Amino acid sequence: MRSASDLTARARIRDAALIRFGTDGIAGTSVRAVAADAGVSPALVVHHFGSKEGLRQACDDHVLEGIRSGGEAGTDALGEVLQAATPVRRYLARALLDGTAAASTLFDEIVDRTQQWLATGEEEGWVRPASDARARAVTYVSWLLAPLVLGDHVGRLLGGDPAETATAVRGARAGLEMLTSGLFADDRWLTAFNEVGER
Amino acid sequence: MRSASDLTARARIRDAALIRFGTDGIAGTSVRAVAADAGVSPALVVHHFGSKEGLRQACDDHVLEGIRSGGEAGTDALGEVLQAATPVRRYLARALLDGTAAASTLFDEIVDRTQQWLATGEEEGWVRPASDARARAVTYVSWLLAPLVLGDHVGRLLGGDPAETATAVRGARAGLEMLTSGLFADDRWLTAFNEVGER
DNA sequence: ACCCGCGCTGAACAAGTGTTCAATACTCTG
DNA sequence: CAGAGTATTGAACACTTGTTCAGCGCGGGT
Repeated sequence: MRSASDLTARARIRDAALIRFGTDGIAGTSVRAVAADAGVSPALVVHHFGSKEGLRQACDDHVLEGIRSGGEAGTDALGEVLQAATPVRRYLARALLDGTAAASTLFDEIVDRTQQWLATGEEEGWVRPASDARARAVTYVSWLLAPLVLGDHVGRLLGGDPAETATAVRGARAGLEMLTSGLFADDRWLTAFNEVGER
Repeated sequence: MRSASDLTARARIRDAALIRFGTDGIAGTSVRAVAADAGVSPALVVHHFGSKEGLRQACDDHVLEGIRSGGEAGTDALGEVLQAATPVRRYLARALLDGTAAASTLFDEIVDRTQQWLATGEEEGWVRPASDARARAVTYVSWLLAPLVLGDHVGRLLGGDPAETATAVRGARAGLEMLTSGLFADDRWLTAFNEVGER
């Protein structure tokens, strides 16, 4: 068998599904549509993946495998996610919102890795201490994931081509600036928040 | 006519649709489902809204109107969004991802208001200067919108009840800390980024 | 009293959905 | 070359989808 070579119809179907799922959502995508995109009959996709749900699982596995393949523990796990190809990004955003089990797992993993990464940075002195390390890791991850999920809007406002590297760089730099220098010059908002939060 | 009173079947349908659209996505929601939730016949929803698309538009309008009703220009426009009821939040997240025209408009408005707000803050000295004010506003908005879109995952990792105020507060405080004190203690990442970005 | 208009419904329609199945084309093993 | 096994298909099935339409009950205006 040649299942390893990966230019088979099975792979074509999976890739087509990934794009359509990411663009139109899972519920909004018909098996016939991905079959047409892959240039095969609808019957073949269910022959290979058992069902539409099986196809979605295969997409999940493919994306997760691709992300997990690079990146050892301790590194910034988000770089790989953000550098993933655009169809994958779109699919991931959908999966995250739809609450796919695989997406949840991925999110948890990224948070764990990031928290670890921030902890070592804290020890080595290049990350500031946090009052709530867990909450900070979660928030940080959701921040870096935000342009991924809201990519269309960010791209639209920052430049012509959405999901273009140049515009993504603009946003990334702005974010890094906020994360290094801070956004607010004094802690008026922080203290105000803490005062309100006491209940 | 009593269309103003707003406990009519029309309003019930709209509210049911808002919840289902937010939970299952627009494509994943059938007219029959929202009709059943509202306790009416499927024919009535199309009688009131013309079509499923019309129903979605009505949801858009309702959400936007609710958000826009409070909040003058110059204030932090995001507070209202984040304090919106959970069904509305879920719906907004979906609409943002689906690229609804209304959602795009809302996003643009929020960015504009925020940029203005940050500019006055910069003049008054409580916001640090930015190298790219537009990019900063866009990134800032997408950051504050992130917990909204990824609410389920954030909630799951930060506490028992997702979308519970207590857990949301935890995340918000962590975010505020990063925005005031910064996350990174030196600019190693920023300079590294700038070096790479020169091409 | 009439009946017009409005909210509302049940039944139906055509189109599209995921999935099944028998049958064909293909490819490698013996 | 024969044959087993896989890839692939067209047609069909049962079902759900959004939408249409004739008709019901009922309140208020003339």
